[in-house]
Amino acid sequence: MRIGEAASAAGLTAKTIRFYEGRGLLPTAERAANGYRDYALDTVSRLDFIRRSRMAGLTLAQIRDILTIRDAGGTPCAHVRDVLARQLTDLDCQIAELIALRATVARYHAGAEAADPESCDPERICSYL
Amino acid sequence: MRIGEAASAAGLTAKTIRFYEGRGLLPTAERAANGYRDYALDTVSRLDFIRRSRMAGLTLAQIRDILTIRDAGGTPCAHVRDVLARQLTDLDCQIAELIALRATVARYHAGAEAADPESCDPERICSYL
DNA sequence: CTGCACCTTCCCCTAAGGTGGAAGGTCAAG
DNA sequence: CTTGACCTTCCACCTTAGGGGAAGGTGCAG
Repeated sequence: MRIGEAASAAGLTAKTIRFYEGRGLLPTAERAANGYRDYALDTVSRLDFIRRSRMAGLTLAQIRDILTIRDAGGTPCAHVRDVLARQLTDLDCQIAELIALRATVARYHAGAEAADPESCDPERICSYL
Repeated sequence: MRIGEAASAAGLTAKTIRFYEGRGLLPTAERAANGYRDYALDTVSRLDFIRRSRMAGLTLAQIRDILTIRDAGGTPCAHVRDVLARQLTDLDCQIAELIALRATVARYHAGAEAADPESCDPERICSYL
């Protein structure tokens, strides 16, 4: 199948597939006589795997590492477990940071709601920040 | 004061101050006879304001807008209130997305923890994703 | 023959907030 | 006179995941 078919089968664009190839997520594609990339059917499931992994928030580099293990004949299970565990702690960290930031902003906002615009100190740029 | 002094007084680098000037967060600096930027004392409090606003998650463009209102002689209070309100809803949105993502990853991870590496399906790249 | 849809490579662009380095000017101390 | 610490401008680069579009090749239908 040609790149456009593979792309629409996987819900991506041809551009994205070439980009993934450049990033090492897809092996160098076979070429037809005219130079067009020629993909086997299982490329679509590989692209699906990439799409699912992206939705889990994995970076292309993390996905590439998993695929590399698979391509080398290994079972990436243990590695995937580690990646997912790290992803969980990363997410917890990001969520905690955002919640702390939200609290700060909420405090500023409450101050801004309560204050009288007339009492604005001309010496400060804005008393609420 | 020269740019290096202003930078260390505000806890920034000289590079960053020039960058802020380029982005319109600082007025075009006065120049000494030798061409060096020459800052008044209140520049430090302006830089402090920028730093505080950055810590509240405001973008440089948002901060620039607030400063522009102030520089035009206005009181940015009302605008700041709007910006903070929008920032709050943005943060809530981001937090909700991250929590949903975390749930997805947690599900995958639980599956990966429970599974037997030997039962790995060689046809799939990884059954956990 | 001409269109049209598809493919190829190549390079530039995006958002955000800076950082790094090159080439050169300025000034005080030793 | 030289060294070193400043300063100047300008240009390039970093992160991530692609998108836009040029210039040109391929293949089928009308």
